[in-house]
Amino acid sequence: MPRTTSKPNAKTQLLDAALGVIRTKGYSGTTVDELCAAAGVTKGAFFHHFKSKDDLAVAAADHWSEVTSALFAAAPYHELADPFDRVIGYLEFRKALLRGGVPEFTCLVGTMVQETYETAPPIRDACERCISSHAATLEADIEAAIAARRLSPEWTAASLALHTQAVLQGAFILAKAKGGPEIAAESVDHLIRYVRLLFKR
Amino acid sequence: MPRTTSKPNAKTQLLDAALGVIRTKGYSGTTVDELCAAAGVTKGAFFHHFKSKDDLAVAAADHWSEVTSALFAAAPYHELADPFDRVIGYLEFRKALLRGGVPEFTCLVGTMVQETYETAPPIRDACERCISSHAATLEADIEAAIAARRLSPEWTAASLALHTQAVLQGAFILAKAKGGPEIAAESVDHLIRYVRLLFKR
DNA sequence: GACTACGTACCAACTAGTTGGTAATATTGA
DNA sequence: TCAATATTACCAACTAGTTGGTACGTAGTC
Repeated sequence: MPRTTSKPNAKTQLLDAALGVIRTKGYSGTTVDELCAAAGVTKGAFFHHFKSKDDLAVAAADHWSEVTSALFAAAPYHELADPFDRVIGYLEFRKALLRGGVPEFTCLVGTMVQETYETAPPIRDACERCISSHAATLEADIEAAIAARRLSPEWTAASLALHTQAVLQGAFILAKAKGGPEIAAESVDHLIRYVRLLFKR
Repeated sequence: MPRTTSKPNAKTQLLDAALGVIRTKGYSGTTVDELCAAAGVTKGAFFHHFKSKDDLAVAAADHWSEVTSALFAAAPYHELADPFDRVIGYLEFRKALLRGGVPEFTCLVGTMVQETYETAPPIRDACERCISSHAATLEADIEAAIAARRLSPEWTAASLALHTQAVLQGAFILAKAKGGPEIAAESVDHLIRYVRLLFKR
């Protein structure tokens, strides 16, 4: 039987705590002591499970990948028959997630990669994997939508999928600067409008 | 006579150094000692001109505003007669700036606001001002383009101007994750395509 | 009785910020 | 005009607190 995702041991407590603390204070701005306090464990436990702070960051990115992919896998838009509807459904779902405080809807790996892309390649690569693998799930539906509508676009499904991630990441930055999700939702609206225009007729 | 922007004093040396160092290592990841070393001054000079590290961050955001607004004010797209052409010219100009190493074309305030939006309101506000004032310059051309083409769009010039900033900020994150400007350029291409579609006919 | 999973106590290095001083530059006053 | 004075700009050394990381002890378990 799988030994994961059960009994709240120190490791998963730390990983779950990291998602919230790092999204709130950034990676460099988060201390190991803060993570331990938020997780309710001691520093001995931290360095028993992770050999360094950077090691936890990589594990947190992977954990984020699992948490978010489970969230999206369970979302209702997958049940739509038309692949184009699934693409729009995905974007509407992303828009619906823009609720609550800013740290609650922003992206862990987008935050981390900003600070670590030059100084910590393993963290950068973990963030890149997370973003790209998530985009790949959308790319499949875009590809299917192109085929279903018999389009021959000058753009690729891969680039459009990554573009959606760029818009979302940028929307998070605006939300952080302006203190709320409203501006982010407007950017997602523009993105939805763009995708509809691309597939029009 | 103006005493600014001449003779390389410690203050401007520090502000110029901050643009590069913070974009490379993030704000929290940048130490005061590193800034001093990059600027070629001592810590005494630092705290003579800035009362804290956060104070420098605010000044750096304002400095960034001045540097970038001068860059865009001097760009050739302003000479185009048609406001729509100026909007496209702006986006093409942004795309052309995507050259060199990642720290060279990414945005200081986008990087800083990610880390400080919850912990340092003065820095967040300085970043917000920088982004919004830059977007406002584009908003004027968008508004004029709407009027010139007699459109009655369901979107506003302000939201489209901010959306362009979201796309660019998100494109920078992808560039950081993937280690180069190519993916960012593709996102700007999608944005240009979107704007053309909005103004079509 | 070995091994995993922690907790407690601790440290060396680093961090932002201070202190007390000096050189250069303005400002003043006769 | 020029010395006296004040102010600004800057430097080197220091400090109090923080940081990531370690050493070692212990409770439970197979």
